Amino acid sequence: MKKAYTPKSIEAKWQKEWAKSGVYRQYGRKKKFYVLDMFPYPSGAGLHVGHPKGYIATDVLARMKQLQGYGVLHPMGWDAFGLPAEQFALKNKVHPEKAVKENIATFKKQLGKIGFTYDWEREINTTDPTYYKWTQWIFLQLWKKGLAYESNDPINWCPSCKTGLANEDLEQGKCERCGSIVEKRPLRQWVLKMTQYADRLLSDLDPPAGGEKLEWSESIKEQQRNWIGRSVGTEVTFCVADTEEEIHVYTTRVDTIFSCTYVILAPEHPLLKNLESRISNLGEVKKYIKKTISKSDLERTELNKEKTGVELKGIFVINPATTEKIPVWIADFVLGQYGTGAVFADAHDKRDFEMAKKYNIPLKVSIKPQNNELSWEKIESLEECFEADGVLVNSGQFNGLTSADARREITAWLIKEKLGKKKVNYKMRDWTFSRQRYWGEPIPLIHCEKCGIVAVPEKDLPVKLPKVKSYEPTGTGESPLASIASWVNVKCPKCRGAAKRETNTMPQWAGSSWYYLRFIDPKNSKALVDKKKEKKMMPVDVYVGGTEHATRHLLYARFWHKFLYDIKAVSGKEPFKKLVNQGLIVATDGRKMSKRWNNVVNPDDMVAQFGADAFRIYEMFMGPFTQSIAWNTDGVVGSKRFLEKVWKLQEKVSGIRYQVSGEKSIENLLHKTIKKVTEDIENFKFNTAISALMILVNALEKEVHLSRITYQTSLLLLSPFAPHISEELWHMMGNKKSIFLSEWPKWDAKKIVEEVKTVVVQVNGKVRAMFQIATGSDEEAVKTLALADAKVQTHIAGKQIRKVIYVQDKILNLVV
RNA sequence: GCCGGGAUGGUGGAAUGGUAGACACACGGGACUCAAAAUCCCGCGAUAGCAAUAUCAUGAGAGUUCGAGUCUCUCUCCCGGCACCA
Repeated sequence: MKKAYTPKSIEAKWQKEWAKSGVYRQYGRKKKFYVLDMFPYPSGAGLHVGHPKGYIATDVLARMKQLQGYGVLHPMGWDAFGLPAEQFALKNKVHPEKAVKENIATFKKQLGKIGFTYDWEREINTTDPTYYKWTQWIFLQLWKKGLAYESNDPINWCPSCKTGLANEDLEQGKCERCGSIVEKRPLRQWVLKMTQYADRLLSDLDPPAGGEKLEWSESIKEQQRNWIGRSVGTEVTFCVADTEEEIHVYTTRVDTIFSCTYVILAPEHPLLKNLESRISNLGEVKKYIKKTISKSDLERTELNKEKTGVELKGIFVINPATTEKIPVWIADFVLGQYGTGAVFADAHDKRDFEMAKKYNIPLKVSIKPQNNELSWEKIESLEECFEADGVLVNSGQFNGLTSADARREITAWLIKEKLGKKKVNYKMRDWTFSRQRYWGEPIPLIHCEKCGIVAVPEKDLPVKLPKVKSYEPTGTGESPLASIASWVNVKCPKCRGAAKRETNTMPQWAGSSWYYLRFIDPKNSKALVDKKKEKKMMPVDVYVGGTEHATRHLLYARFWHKFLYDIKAVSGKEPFKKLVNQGLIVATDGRKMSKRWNNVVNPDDMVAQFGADAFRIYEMFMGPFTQSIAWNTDGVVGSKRFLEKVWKLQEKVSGIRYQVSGEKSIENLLHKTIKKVTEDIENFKFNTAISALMILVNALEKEVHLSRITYQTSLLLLSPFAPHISEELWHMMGNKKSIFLSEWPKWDAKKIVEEVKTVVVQVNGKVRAMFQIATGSDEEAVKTLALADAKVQTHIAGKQIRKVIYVQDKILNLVV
């Protein structure tokens, strides 16, 4: 009696059985392997077929590693704080806590159908007070070390989300979440001193020889490098004529200093206040400042915008190189937050050049091109702006030096004259950490009139998020928590006097900046993580997720991890050893899957129609893992057919070790497949691993009988991809224990060697014949064979063989 | 503008400098069937040819090489990131 392949019943049965037996919890094993997915934010929309792609990949890897004898940690949890959860709740008129609970249930149900190895006993949720207790604890440690500070500087404010945002939360001047243009708004806020870690965040991407290399894609590393934006330059002092004041200017092009004819300050430069009394056109200047400061960064940095500025009449500074008195301007293209908020302007910078032309500010040149690619006449006559490195002219004692040499020499000279110093600058800013919204971790600080800012004692953590009637954002710069008097008013932990709680909450990224540690020790209420467990499991061996987190989550998590390393809470400097970024699955129409476009494919439907195993195989077979590919439901039938074939093969299994007629070739193919599949899974080349399995199965299908070992080995190779059918067939073969407690097959190098190889004969690089030859045949033997071939003869007839190239077991090329 | 990635049949894609198109989808033909589905077999880059076969063909153009999808240079287009950062 033949039993049909019925994925539905088989999958349900094994999912239940695996959960019951806890087959994945092999943490006692000596070798560990920690494979992690970027945990999802449980949105109301549920999963679409794009989400599981990464989860399936880690699952395949986790299953193979378990079979290879590792104790595998492969957990899952929920990143459930933050704006989207709150907005979903507001829109649907439910409390975020309830919405999150429901959404998690939906997600979990959907994931459950796909058959993952997740250890649900380690499930975590960033909104659980037992979890965010430790998020708050980390914040307190940062605060105690002076790495969290209160600031009143203008910050990015999203008028639609009604909250402050970090620089990382912007996308070309717009809110990453809702697309609104972000305003500048002065607001009291908490900021984390991420810039203090800038250098280490940069250098640990590529540690010097000996350091553990981060196996991340070059593109993600490059994005982080660009974001950190380290530059090495010189800070030059310009004395303000007739005063004690100094203007410090940062430049990477100190070689152009002799051509500096004016200095430009950012409109928010602090020195302006001190100089006010000396500015003769103060009204005009104030008007300009007012106009630019209210502008959003987007407007201010708009591309190709004409440069504007105002001269500070009556103010002059001394160019330290030329000792000339030069004018000072303010202009909105000079950014207050970068460098010193002041630049020296010269003819070798396009922006300065344009501005000078517009306002008739004098210019002069001091750099000459080294080769003649540009006309020196045009540069010298100020017709063209020359920005590149060259040779110095009109630069006194430094004439004749190359730009690179001059930067070194001039900086040395400025240092000697006490008019400058070497300076390293970063584009990255400190992390604006407070949000004026409800759905986040409360910042565990208390404001006391007498004692100032006081930390909530650790024993009182967590500071629980109170229930509140209205959690709508206020838009006043205060979070909705501020309106709950009973929560806000507390006693100062120090003096027991009246005090108020901090009402800002933490950003969405807080909880995800350390969650990988919690999975190691999810129930710990005494410490962030048990040190022994941490040392054993960290770092995460393989971390899989989308590229959109390159400069947000991945930067924040590295920053927190380094801090935790510094306070000796963790044992390593980097949290994620290997990072793999999956490509997006887009809809058939090429767009992102979204309710908005009505092009969402639900994995539940795919599982119902084809089974979880076929769905898993298809997602891995679609194309290269890191590449973005369009979904095509038609393609899933191929995976289903493949599994049907595997199912039918059981009828061919006999007790013979290797089937007689094809003994050698089947054994050879099997071992080649073991090698290919093992290596491909390790390298995330799942599509070619499955292709290899298909080739194997197609070959096995042609056999009359199959040995048990051949079939069982094939099932093992298939099991990471299609766990349910593999487990079912494994048991049908009479095995009592789970296939996942078995052992991953090893290939025998001797059995991969083929006795016969195909050698291609080319004449002048074109294929003319092919022979089967014994492996290792020498050139003479192959040449003799080739020359005897009729086809080859017609192509060399009447010509002389000038050269013969022979590649062992591969190719013979006759050049005539 | 800068940085990174890419372009191969009708489609998704494969290919340590060595037979381009593996594996699959779609399509066409056939077998089975009263019929259909499922399944199985055959074909499937283009052009010429009954065929054997020949020529062309990996975005465009050049180069290196006995031999290039793969290496080098120039260009076009697509995707992603950064961008008045001094």
